[in-house]
Amino acid sequence: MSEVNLPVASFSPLYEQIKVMILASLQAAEWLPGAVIPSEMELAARYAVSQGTVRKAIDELAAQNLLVRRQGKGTFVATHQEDDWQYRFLRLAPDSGEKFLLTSQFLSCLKTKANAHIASLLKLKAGDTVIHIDRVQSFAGKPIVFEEIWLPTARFKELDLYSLNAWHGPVYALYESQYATHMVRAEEKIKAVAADEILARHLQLPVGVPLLSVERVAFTYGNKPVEIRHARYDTREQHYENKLN
Amino acid sequence: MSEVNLPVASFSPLYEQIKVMILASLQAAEWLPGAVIPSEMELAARYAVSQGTVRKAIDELAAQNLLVRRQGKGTFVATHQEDDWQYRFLRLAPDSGEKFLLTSQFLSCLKTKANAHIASLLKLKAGDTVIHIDRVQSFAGKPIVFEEIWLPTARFKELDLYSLNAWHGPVYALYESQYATHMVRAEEKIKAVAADEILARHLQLPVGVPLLSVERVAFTYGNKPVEIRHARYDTREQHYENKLN
DNA sequence: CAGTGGTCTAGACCACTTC
DNA sequence: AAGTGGTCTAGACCACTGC
Repeated sequence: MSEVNLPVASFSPLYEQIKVMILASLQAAEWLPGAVIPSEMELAARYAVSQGTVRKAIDELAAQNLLVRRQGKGTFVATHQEDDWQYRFLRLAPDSGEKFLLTSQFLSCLKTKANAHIASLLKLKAGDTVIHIDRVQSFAGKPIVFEEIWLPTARFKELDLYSLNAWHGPVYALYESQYATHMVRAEEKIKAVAADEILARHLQLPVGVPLLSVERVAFTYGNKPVEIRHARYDTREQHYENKLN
Repeated sequence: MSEVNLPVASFSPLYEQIKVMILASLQAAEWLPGAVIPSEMELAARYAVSQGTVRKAIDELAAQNLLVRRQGKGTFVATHQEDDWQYRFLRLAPDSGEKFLLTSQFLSCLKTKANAHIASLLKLKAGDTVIHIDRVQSFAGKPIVFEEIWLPTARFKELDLYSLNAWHGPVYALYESQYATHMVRAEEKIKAVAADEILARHLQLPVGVPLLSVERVAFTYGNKPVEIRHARYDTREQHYENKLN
C-alpha cells in the first residue's frame, strides 16, 4: 500500500499571513470604516517585513473592496457612507438611463422567531429571534421595490421603525454607523414571479404582473452572514444590470 | 479670466503601456486562445523593462481574465475551451444544488437585416446583415432556456444550422475555434416577463408564466461588441445567481 | 516641504513543471 | 537540471496631498 501525500497546510507566503493580520484588525474594529489605517511603512515595521510585502497584502485587500487606497493621503477602511459607494450593491437601473433617485418608506419593523430557512441562512440556532422589516422604495413617486429584510436581533438590538424612517441614506450606512457592521459582499438568487395580492397592493399594479424576485444574503468580515433580503422589483420600466468578466 | 488646467493625457506608468502592447498582440491574434505567451523574462527583454514591470502588467491582465498564469508552465491566453471555463458566463443554477448539465438544440440559423436595436448594440451600419439563431436548452429532458442570438455576418460568415448542431460544447468555444473570436466580457440586463404563446410552446409551459428575460451583449478584445443574446429562463426550478463585491 | 501611496529596478531565492 | 512563475528585499525616485 502506498499513501498519497496531500499537502495539508502547504505553502503560505508572507503577504498572505499579513492579509490575515490586517483582516483580523478590521474584524476587531481596530480601524473603523472610513478611517485611515497605518501607512505602509508603519505596517512594514510592525510586521517586520519590507514595504513591498505589505503593499502586496494591501493590494489584494483593496481588490476585494475591503480597503481603499488614496495616493498622497493613505489607505482607508472601505465604507458604504461615501458618495460613489452609496449604492454599491444596487443593480437596478432605469431603462431610460436617467439618474436613479430612490426614496425609501419603511412599513414595519418587528421582532419574530426566525423560520428554518432564515435561521439556516443566518446560521442562527433554533429559537433565535430576528428583526423583520418591510419597506417600499419609489422612483419619481412610483413604488418600484418591495423589500423584506431579516436581521439577527443579537447584533441589531435597538433597531426600530422610527430610527429607520429617520435615517436618510443607504441602510448599509446605517448598519455601519449604528451597529459597527460593515457589509463586505453579498450573494443574490434571482427568479421571475407573479405579483400576488400583497405585492400588487404595495407596488400599485395588477395581480399577476411578472416581478423580479431577488433573495440576498449579505456578509460582513469573516464571511459571516448578517442580513437576508427578499426584494421584488417591478421591471416594467427598469432592469437588473449585471457585468460578467 | 483664469483657465483650469485639466490634465489631458496625464501620467501613464510603464506597465500600462506594456499592458497596451500585450493587448495589441492578443487582438492581432499573435498568440491564440489556449497558447502560451512568451515568458516574463523574454517579454522584459522585448520591451526593455525589468521583469517586475512585465509582471505587474500580466498580473492586471490575469485579473481581468485575459491571461491565465500557471506556475512552472507559463502564462496562457484565456480560453472558453477549458473545463473550469466552459460555462464562465452562465449564471443559471438549479435550486436543488445538483450539477447542471444542459443539452442544446438549435432550431434555426438565418441571415437577416439587423433591426435598429440590434444594429446599434453591435455598432453596425444601417443595412448590415446579421445571423439570427434560435435555440432551446434542456436540463434532465425539460426545456428551460429559449435563446435568440444575433451575430454580425461579416465576422461569422459560414455559420449554419448544421455546424451549430454538430458542435458539442459551449458556443463561445465554437466562436474561438472557428472564427478566432474570444469573448472577454459581457453585460446583461434582466427583467421579469410573462410567457407569450411562442415561449410557452418552446418551453412547454402555460402562457403567462413569469420568465426571466436576459439580454446580453458580449465583447471581444478592445471592447468590441460581437454578439447579442436574448434568453428567457424558466426559473420555477432554477435561479440566476449573482455575487456582489 | 514632509508624508503618503505609486513606479521601477536588480538581484536572490523558492515552488512547481518538464525533460 | 533547466525553465517557468512566485516571493521577498532594499533602494531610488515619482506623483499627489496637505500643512
